[in-house]
Amino acid sequence: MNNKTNIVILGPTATGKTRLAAVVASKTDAEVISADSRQVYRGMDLGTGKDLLDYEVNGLTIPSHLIDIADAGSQYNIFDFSRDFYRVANDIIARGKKIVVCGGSGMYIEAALGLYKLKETPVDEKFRRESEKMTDDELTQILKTLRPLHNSTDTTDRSRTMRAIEIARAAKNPEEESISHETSPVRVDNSLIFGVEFPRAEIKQRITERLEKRMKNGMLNEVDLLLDKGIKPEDLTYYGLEYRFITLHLTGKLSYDEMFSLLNTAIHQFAKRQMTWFRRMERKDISIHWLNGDQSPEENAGIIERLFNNN
RNA sequence: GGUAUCGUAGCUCAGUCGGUAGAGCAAUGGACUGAAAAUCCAUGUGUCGCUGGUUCGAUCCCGGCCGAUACCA
Repeated sequence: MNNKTNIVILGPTATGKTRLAAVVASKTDAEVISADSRQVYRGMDLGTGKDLLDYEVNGLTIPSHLIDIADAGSQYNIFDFSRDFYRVANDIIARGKKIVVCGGSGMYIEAALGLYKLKETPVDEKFRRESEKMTDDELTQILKTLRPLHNSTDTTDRSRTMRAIEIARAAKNPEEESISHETSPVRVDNSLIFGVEFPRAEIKQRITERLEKRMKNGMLNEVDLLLDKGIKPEDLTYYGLEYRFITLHLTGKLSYDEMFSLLNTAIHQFAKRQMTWFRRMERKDISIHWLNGDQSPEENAGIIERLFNNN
């Protein structure tokens, strides 16, 4: 009885996850931890879909975590997220509250569930010095001996290749402690996992409508502000679809209409990749209770609350 | 109204000196452990505008019709 003490809400973009999570949290005496790789950045609000008003339920603001915790321009990653997530989750538990994890970054959700072993890996100065005279090819060969290459981002950027080597070497060293599922307060076995579902065509329509709304609400302006702050256009393209395409428009590489339609398509494709990830989780025997997105957040929150209290 | 060009995949277009067709994009499925809204892999798709004719055989050649565009009136 009551062996599930945490709730996870996932789903593709534009399905109303945030509002649902907030309503669920208000009914279960919980706080929300965001598992969103983009909403961690300050100053990136419209483009990452930070709907802060969604956290207000019945006049109260539901506490939310891991939003606005990094500077735009800095680089946050899966290790940072694991570390921060465990800290915040343990803190919430210590205060006697429940946890609602909410997000669309499949990899971050799996990290939150403690499915990865990620180890604190300092920069290896000695290796950095030695590698100065190595060619890119030699570095790639070293990485290959340590682990299979995931994709071209491993090797197209020399500094990333070096970092990947350091991490792969550290991972092979069993002595050092790692952040792993042993230390994760939120796990598959103690969580109820829900997904918000819409037919694909409906998700696309929602994405397009939301994009129109965001453009009207000043998203060009938001990107302009970031550029004004001195973030380089080529860096800004790494911070998500909106930033990538709008920067291309603001720097004159795309007309407004081209930008809109390319961006719209890119978000559609992103939603598809998110669904692929969630199906993969299910294939790995992680059970996801799918909720009909057409139902109101209150209705779906009721379903979640009932399952949560009766498990 | 006349002349010219065009009409091929969801879109933009290529092509077949006559033997029923192919690229890019889109779409769909998949992979994924330190940039993950990243990155990468795989897979279709068609009354070749309609209708007659020539031909063993027409998407391709010829006629007519319809539609689009440009120019001329």
